[in-house]
Amino acid sequence: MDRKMEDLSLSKSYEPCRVEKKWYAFWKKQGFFHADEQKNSNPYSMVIPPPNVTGSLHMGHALNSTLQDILIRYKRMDGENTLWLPGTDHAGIATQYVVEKELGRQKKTRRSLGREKFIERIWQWKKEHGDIILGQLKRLGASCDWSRERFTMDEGLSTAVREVFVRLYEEGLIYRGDYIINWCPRCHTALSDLEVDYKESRGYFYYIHYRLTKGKKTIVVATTRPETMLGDTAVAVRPGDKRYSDLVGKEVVLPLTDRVIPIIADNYVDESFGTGALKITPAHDFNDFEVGARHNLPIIKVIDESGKMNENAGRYKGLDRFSCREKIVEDLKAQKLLKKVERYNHNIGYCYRCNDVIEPTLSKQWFIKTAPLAKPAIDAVKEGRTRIIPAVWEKTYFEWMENIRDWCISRQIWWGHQIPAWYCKKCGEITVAKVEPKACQACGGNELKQETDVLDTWFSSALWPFSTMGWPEKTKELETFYPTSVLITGFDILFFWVARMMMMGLKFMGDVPFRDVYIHALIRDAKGQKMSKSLGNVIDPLVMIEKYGTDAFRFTLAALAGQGRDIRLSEEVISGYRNFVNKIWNVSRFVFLNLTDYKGEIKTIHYNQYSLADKWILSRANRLIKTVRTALEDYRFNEAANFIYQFVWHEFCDWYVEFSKENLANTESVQRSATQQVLIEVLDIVLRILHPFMPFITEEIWQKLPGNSESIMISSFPKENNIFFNRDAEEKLEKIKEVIYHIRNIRGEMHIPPPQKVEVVLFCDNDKTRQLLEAYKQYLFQLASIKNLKYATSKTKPKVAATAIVKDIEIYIPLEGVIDFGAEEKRLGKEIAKVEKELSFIQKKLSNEDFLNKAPKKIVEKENQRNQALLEKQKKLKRSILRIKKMRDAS
RNA sequence: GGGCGGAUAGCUCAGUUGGGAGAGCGCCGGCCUUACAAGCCGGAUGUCGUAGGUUCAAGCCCUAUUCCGCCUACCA
Repeated sequence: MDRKMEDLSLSKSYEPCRVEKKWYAFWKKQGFFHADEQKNSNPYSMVIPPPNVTGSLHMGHALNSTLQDILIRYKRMDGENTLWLPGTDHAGIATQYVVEKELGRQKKTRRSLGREKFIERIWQWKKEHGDIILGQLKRLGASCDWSRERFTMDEGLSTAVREVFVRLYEEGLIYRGDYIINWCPRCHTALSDLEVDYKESRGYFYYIHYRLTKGKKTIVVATTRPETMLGDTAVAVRPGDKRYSDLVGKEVVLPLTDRVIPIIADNYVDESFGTGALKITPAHDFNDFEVGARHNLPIIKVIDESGKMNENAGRYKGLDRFSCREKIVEDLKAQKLLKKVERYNHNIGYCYRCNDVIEPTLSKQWFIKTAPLAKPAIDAVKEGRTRIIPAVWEKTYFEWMENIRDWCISRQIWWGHQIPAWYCKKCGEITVAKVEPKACQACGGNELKQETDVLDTWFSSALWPFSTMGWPEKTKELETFYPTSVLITGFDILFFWVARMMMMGLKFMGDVPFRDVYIHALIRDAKGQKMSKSLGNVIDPLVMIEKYGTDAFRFTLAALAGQGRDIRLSEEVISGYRNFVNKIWNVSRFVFLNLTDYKGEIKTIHYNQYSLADKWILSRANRLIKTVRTALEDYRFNEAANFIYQFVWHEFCDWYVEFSKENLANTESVQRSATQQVLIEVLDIVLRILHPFMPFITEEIWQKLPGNSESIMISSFPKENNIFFNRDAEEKLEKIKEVIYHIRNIRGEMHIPPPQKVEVVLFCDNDKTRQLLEAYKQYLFQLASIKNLKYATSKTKPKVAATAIVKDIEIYIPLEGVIDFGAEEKRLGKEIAKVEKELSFIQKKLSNEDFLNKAPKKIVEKENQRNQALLEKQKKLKRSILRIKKMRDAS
């Protein structure tokens, strides 16, 4: 490829913003995000957990999407046929709430607008604001196939919803009935069990006398909610409770009313709790409802849809449930029926959306019978057809699935999929159908009215993995991309969503919706608190992107995304990884600065002509490739990121680049050409392996790297090449590094400033090692800042010198006149202490008969060798320190 | 009430079949060495929550226990 010279340089600093916009637009224009359902190669697919259409990007989305993008970019580069399908969720209650609030500002209500107009209004709102979050995902670099963007209220998805509803209804898996459900008096809708948050709350325990119809005796019941007594239809005690056994079957007069209710016996009652006598309000308590059903008790609803007392509450009618409580307590007091009041803390359910206190209420609702659907979903995970990663979550999944309760799917709001059921005005029968029926199924009457309730939002999200691909049509997309390869999500929606997708996928596609489910952590603030607007500790991903660049931000998330632990995020960490981005930019600048004479004909250089450093870094790079691939396959994002970080910074930059300077110095030499070649090669590997994590900067640099074509995004992910693994080169170079390190260590401890070059004398009676040192002495000169290198014989070792031992090499830095004997003595003393501590540890082992007999030979051998080496080192160090002491005494 | 997870350097955490305690940040000292001061070189720091047990050998396995967090249930 023909490139101009000026292309081979990078500006002094990296400008994330400009670069990010440029490349995202480029990728989109080139169609790199597009998935091809006709392709035959290995499919790899994911559906995005659809964010609420009202939402804006928070840290949870950012983490979730970053991890997905890392996988999809990795797999795309690795040659798989990738699909990442994006979209949004209509979020019934949340969206309706937002639009109602907007209406409120114009002094309108949804009722004044009417259902049809109101829904139009929401669609309008969706058109204007609905893709904010998708735009934010683009800023994050998400490589979704935007041509397949879906919305849960789209026509196609709505068709799927109706299809599923009708089929489940016909199979008897959907039913309608009067049951007690969680009711939110503020949102005016039923909620599923999962949509209720229980929080410990302060309250009181009221002890109330219920007078028997005959005689003067009373039975005392204890309750936290006296206002519900107006709906009591019995008092229950434990069967066999001696205190009350003669009362069972008798009747009491319900205080403040003239109703007479029976005393019954039921096992549900705990005789040790409260007074052992329990008031039963079947219309406003889940357990009471069941007790009532067992005893055929009447059900009296006393609280209405807004949380106010209704006509059954007699003179309390119209009071809010909480004011009613106060009033009732007052009235009971007045009648001396209140025995006592105790402080009592207990859990109260709150609406997850508006935080109002949930009112359990008897109501006519639609339900899904979940048990028959849950069974196959449990089996699929047990049999490993879907893996949950990390596996600890499997247990949670089973726990919930095995105790699953029927799912209340009807909601009394307007925004959502209206339930496809029609009531006949004539006979009252229900007709359920995919399209609006002309006549009643039962009587043929033609006056039909559609159910006004809509479906729970999660009903449509449960179908997401296949409804988005065109189901119920038999599409090519489904054939190619279903089941999806993996679902990436947080554990907070394991039940809400994952479990329900499993049930629906198995039921309607006959196969699991995803092979793997990867559950990632929750992001918290630096103190470990959940991020929330009210705490004011929210870190806005977009602000971070603005400030530090998308790549730094993404890399941070990946580096922190360990399995099974929450992530504590602080701006400090992000800025730390921004430095890493900067490092990559600068090392690339270094490479480009040294390619001005690079002509691209270097391919002819044979591996044997590479220097030790070249062979070393290529071997290390190939090891990196292997570990990163394994880590990514296992969803160990943090390991992958940290391995890359370690390699790039501490092997490539700290060492190889420094070695390379020496080889580059010989213009027109083979070494220079070879080094250029290796710099390009390794930088190319680094960029490609980093691309899934840092899509933008890698593209920016890669585009300028000689020999590269269209885009890094569609280049190949590095594969390890066995011919580059070279253990011998790695060991040799490690030795050189160690010698340099020890010289630097002495310099540092002796406070010799870098510009001051020192003389070094080496003693080594191993010929091979000496040859190695001689061959690479230039590295010592350069990296250890020395001016002169000599080899000593056992007789000519310098006497006044700082000493270090590296395996079979003794290093001396003669510092006559400069040396600080005290400092050197201290340094050697420290070194000896370290060696001796290790020695005592090893020798304890080696003197243990059991160890010698029972431990594997390999381990014993290894310990023996270590022991020998340490003894040798100890001997040499001791000799040195003795010499130093002598010198000090003499001086 | 039931279940799960965590406790490792000053801080945040890694540590994958049990066999020489690690990283990043922070801290201390020295350096503007022509890719990078958002940098370079060197240094210090740990009874791996506590108590037992298994084993030749335990941060890792078992038992008990304390503290912290989460999920789930909803005894009125």
